[in-house]
Parts: sequence; structure tokens; C-alpha cells
Amino acid sequence: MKPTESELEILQILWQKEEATVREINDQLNDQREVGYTTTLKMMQIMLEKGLVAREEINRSHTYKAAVSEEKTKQVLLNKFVASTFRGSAMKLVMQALGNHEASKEELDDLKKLIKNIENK
Amino acid sequence: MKPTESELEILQILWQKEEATVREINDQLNDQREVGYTTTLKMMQIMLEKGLVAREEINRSHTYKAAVSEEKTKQVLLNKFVASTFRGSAMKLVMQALGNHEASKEELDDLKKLIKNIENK
DNA sequence: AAATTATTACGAAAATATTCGTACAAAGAT
DNA sequence: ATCTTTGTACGAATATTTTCGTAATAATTT
Repeated sequence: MKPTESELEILQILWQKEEATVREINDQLNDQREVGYTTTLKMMQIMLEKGLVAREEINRSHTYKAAVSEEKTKQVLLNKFVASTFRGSAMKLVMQALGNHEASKEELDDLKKLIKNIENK
Repeated sequence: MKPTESELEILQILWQKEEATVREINDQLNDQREVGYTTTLKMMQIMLEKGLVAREEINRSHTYKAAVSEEKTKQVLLNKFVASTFRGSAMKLVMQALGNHEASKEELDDLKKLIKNIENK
């Protein structure tokens, strides 16, 4: 299941906050850009239908949680992106991402560690 | 300028073939899935309007070329993808891409070379 | 208790992307 | 010369995604 752009934006918030009301999500979205409350509400209803989120009725309002895992969802998105943009070559993507990005010493060390791990398998 | 999914599909063909007629592009698209000829034609016209492709009139038909570079376009797509899916962390993307992908010895060597290059800068 | 505020539900408008039908013209085949 | 094939143009139909208006109702404030 591939979430749309807007759905992903909301999932990121839910992954970060564990759970949130529509109001909270809408407030956070509005830090970035202007979104109407009912727009966000509708998104939540759509995402519920699609099974992307789950909800619980508390008092009069609903509290939402992500119903799909961050890891798996990102993997799906990554796979689709590699397929469409880098013709399936994950390595090409890695090269380009590394090439155009300022990496700190620590990050590079982590990366070297990961490579060693892969080599020793 | 971020191309849509369909536009990207066509750009990939043009990057690969240098130039192509609508017929050729449509034939190649149909290797993957069924697309009507006028659908592809319309896409080319839309892409021309957006400046994604350029064309030349040869005989009675048109020959198209990509008008945006493969490098730059992929960079734009990559940046947007990193921003939306990995909250701006290119390194997280690299890690996940590497983690879930079978890499050959050569690829890993290339990668280590690239890391050395970055370190010596 | 009446008015205001906050919440959900839901349909529909708006925006964007994709697909296709029809008309028309040129080139090639019979 | 007529018919068939191949191509472009263009508007419109579909599909998908995003946004919002309105109604109903519960909770809160005055």
C-alpha cells in the first residue's frame, strides 16, 4: 500500500507522536502550510478506510495511531522510487545520494561499519 | 520541475534512446503495459508545453528529445523523496537502501572508493 | 437555558494526472 | 483516383487526490 504525498505527511506525524487527535495533526500540518481543519479530518477518514491508521474514541473526539509500520512503509516507497527513478538499481541511488550530500565523519563511519557488516555475511 | 510518474517513464526512454518518435516511445511503453497511441501522443504534447522535451519535425512526424538532463532531474526527484520520506536525511535513505539490497563485491568496492573520495576532500 | 465552540460525517467542488475519441491531413498502397 | 495507413491536434471523459462547505451534535461558556 503506497500512501499519497498528503497521507505520508500525516503518517510522519503519527510515527513521531505515537498518537494524536485530528486537532493536533492539523496544528502540526499548519506549521508548514495552511490546511483547513475539515481537510485534515477528511484525510484521516480516508486513511482509516484504507487501513493506514486506526482510531479510538476518547470522550467526544477520536485519537489516531498509524496502522502501518514506519519501516515497512518506507521500504515500499523506497522500492518504488528506485524502480521508477533509478531503473531498479539501488546502488545508483546510493551513489547519487552520497555524492550530493555533505556527510559528517560519524555518518561516514556508520556507513563503513554497515559495509563491513554486509561483506562479512 | 518535477515530472509525474508517466512523464518520468517517458523521460527514461528518451534518456536511453537519445531521441525517438511517438511511435517508438509508444511501442516501448507497450512492452510494459497497454497504452493507446493517442495517449502517448498527448503526453508528448503536454511534456513539450512543460518544457520537458523538445521536438523536431522530420518528414511528417515529430522526433522528440529530452529537454531536461538525467542528472539534474534525478537529483530533484531524489531531494524531494528524501525530504518527504526520510525527513531530509539522505544518510538514513542510504542506510535503508543498502540494508535491504543485495550488493555485489564490485558495487561495495565502488562505494568504498566513493567514501574515500569524500573523506579526502 | 441560550449562545458559542469544537467535533464528526459526508457529499461535492477543485485541482491534477491520465486516457481516449474524433477530426483532419499527408503518405503510401491498390 | 480511391482506399488504407500513419501521423498530429485537441477537447473531453476518467481517475485520482486534495480541499472545503454544510449539517448535525455534543461540550463548554456566559
